[in-house]
Amino acid sequence: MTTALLDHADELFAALAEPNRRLLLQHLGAHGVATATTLAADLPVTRQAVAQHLAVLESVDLVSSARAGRERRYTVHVEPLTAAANWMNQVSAQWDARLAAIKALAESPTDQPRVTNN
Amino acid sequence: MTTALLDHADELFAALAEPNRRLLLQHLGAHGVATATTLAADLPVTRQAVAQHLAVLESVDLVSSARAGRERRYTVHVEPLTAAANWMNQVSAQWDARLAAIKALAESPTDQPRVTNN
DNA sequence: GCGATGTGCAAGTGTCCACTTGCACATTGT
DNA sequence: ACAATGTGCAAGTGGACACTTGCACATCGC
Repeated sequence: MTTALLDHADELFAALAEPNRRLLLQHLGAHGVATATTLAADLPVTRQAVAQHLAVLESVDLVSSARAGRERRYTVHVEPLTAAANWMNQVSAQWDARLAAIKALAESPTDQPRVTNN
Repeated sequence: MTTALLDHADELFAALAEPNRRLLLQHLGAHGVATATTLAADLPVTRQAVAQHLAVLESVDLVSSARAGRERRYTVHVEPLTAAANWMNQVSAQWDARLAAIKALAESPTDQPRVTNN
């Protein structure tokens, strides 16, 4: 249970790596619900590009969509974001524990001085 | 001050998108300090690939390096991770606020029913 | 029905990225 | 000095990605 906090971490972070996709997430978070055409008005790219970005975001469950008449409405999901945040906290915790161990050894130098290997 | 929590968000998330790079971060978090050659032993790629990955991680301040004799030792930095987590929390908060607003309007339907636009 | 608007599918293009291979340079120990 | 080990630079290759363009289909209002 150490590594598998995120099952699709690759695609999730790759999805977040795109600036336009992060913009889409922010716009969706602010508007609540929006369509591809509406969102494309606020971005310097084609509606098709926005649609493809939204498809990527949906493939990693960052958004979900539903048709309403002739338009498709998108919505944000926050669970993947919290999962990613959890992974980061895990790495940070590991590193903090290492730092604490090094500090503890430095203050009581009666033990082994080597910490770099295990 | 809404968007600029992360100055190099693109490169940061792109760096985290690579599975081998996340593995390197975890190994570094667990070992505390390690060299490219040592880390390459635990990964199915060349030492050069690991070195390039470490260079990417260092370019976004996820790790830092220092020469010690003929070897170069790498260390994790956690600040970028917390910055990224902050960005995620911001988007989540936006979305939660929208949800709360929708709920509030649904429970007191005397006001305007439209929430999607602003 | 008919035009307008919104969407979906598909192919094409330029660019970036992960990884490898090959070699030269620096440092350590005998 | 010499061999071993660790590092750094550079070029090449296959594949993925962002974005566009073009067109066909569905839905709304008249």
